[in-house]
Amino acid sequence: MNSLTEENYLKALYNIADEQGGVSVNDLSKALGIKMPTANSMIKKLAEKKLVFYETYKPVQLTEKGKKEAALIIRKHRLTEMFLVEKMNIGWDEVHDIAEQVEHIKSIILFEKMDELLGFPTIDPHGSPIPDKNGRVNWKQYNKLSDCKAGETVQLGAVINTTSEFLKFLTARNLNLGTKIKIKSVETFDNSFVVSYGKRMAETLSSVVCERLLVEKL
Amino acid sequence: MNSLTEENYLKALYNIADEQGGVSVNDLSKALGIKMPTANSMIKKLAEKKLVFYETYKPVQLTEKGKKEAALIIRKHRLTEMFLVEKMNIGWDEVHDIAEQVEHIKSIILFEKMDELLGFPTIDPHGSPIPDKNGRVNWKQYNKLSDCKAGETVQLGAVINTTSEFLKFLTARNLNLGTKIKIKSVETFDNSFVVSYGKRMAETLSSVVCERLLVEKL
DNA sequence: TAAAAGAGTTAGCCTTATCTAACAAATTTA
DNA sequence: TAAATTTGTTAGATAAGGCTAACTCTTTTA
Repeated sequence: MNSLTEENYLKALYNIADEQGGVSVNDLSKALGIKMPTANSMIKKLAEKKLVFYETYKPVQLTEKGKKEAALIIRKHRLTEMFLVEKMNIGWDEVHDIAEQVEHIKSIILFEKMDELLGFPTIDPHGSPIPDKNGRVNWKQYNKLSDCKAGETVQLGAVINTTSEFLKFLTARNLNLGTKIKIKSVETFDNSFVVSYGKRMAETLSSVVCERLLVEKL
Repeated sequence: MNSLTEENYLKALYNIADEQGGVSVNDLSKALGIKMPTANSMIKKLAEKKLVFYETYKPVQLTEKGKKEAALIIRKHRLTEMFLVEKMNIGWDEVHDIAEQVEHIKSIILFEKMDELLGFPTIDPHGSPIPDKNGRVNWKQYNKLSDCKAGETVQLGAVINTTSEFLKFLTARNLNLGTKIKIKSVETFDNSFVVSYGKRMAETLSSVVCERLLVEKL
């Protein structure tokens, strides 16, 4: 059994891995808000437990075992977020911090019931995929809005940065998952997008915002 | 802010206090499954934080502050149990271990939503009272079934021992909160009760069981 | 390509919450 | 009431997870 701390390391390693699945000690320590030596010693511990593969001075990589355990924690996190939004009417900008705590609860039945009551959802309230019971994920291939062109019509599928501030920003502008967005123009000097959706005819979204919106082309 | 460990000490002190509100170090350590010196040193820490009143060689007593904090943790525990039973269809014999973990979650909104969705309940699935937001409890005065006499008709209001085994025992015999029980006779040699309720005409309950059933005389 | 900057490591210390061993006080019992 | 038992305390050790200081390795940059 892994400790709460170990679970948080696994989750961070899973979430911030690059394409090769590697994470630098520096990035890991920043993500967890701890100092590098602390991360370094925990990595060694995880390596002994065969949860990560590690050679000094090289990026850390989760093993298959580590990946699965991380995915199952993320499964609990995302099921919880969905449950809080759908069944308890808590705002999508408020559920993250609660799920961060609930994800560590040891109980098979609790999460099975959530899954069942939600009708076996495949995405969470932010559009992120919920790993299955074996820790497998199938991630729909989205494009960043920032990579789309003027004239295209797209549908918001997921958001990347799920901080409360960003979600409140979207909510305030009526931008929800599923919203169909028409790209009216792209300002070349700052890459901001002018879009229309719903009743809004000309809303400007900065490039920072567009990089965090994942869309499907229609 | 108290640590998870401190919260468990407060809860135990609240739950096992005698009529004078005192708890021996020995009983506390047994209740928490730790050794006496460990309990002893934590008591000193709690005393420094003004959560308990403590003089060496005397029973530990929660201060008003300690009592309130304990009651608020118990409030979260009992709201959770009720939510799991009522809204998630989890059995009353399975909710304790989950609530034991959920009670430590830091979130005002989560427990407010539970309270609201449940319609502001005053008792948990085992009949124990749910303290209010200020930590105040009003405990209906029940009698133990074992203190009742033959011929009386009573209604099951709460159960004392909430271990999963005991609850399964009751469920298997169709004994639920609210069940009206008629006491047919009491065997003097072992204080077992012969009772009838529902469709059951002559069920024998041992004195151990009767001491754990809290009833209201009708 | 050598120096500077950044990333990673090692050593040693701290705090929390636990333990055992040994001793002291209080209570029970003969 | 004196001895035995139980309860409570003190001292010192340990493991987990964190830190700082100092050093080393790698990468970037002038």
